[in-house]
Amino acid sequence: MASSKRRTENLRAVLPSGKQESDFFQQVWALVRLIPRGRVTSYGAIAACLGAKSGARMVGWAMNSSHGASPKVPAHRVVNRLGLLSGKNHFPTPTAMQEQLEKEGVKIKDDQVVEFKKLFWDPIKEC
DNA sequence: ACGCTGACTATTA
DNA sequence: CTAATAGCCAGCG
Repeated sequence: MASSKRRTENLRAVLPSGKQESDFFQQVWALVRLIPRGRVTSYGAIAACLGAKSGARMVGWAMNSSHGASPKVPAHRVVNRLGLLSGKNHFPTPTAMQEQLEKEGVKIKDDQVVEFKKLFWDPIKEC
C-alpha cells in the first residue's frame, strides 16, 4: 500500500494518441455524469448497471482515471454502499469531496451522506 | 505472461 | 458493534 503511492499516476487515462482506456471507463464516466446535482450513488450500483455486479472496484479504478476525463466527472457524487466518502482521500484535498457535496445540498455527517438512502440515485433506471 | 494492487461488497467470526 | 476473509475485474511492472 505504502509503496503504491504513485503506481497509477502514470495512467495514460484520456491520452489522445493511440489507444484509449477501455469502454468500461467511458461507461462509468457517462453514468456518473448523469447523476443529478444533489444526488449520490454507489460503486456497486454503477457496476450493476454495467452488468458487473462484482465490478465495484473497477468503478473506483475508472474514477481514478477520471481526473483527466473531459468533461470532468463528478466523482464526489460517487460513494460506497454505506454512503461513506471512501474516495475522499483521493481528491486534491480530503475535504474537497465533502465540500463539493455540501455545496450541492448534500449534507455530510462524519464522512457519511445524511439521508443517503433518500439521496441515492439509481443508475439502473437510466440503463 | 504472471502477480500485485485497489475510490468495493458480502459473509463469517 | 468491529475485524478479518474471500470474491471479483482490469491495468501495470
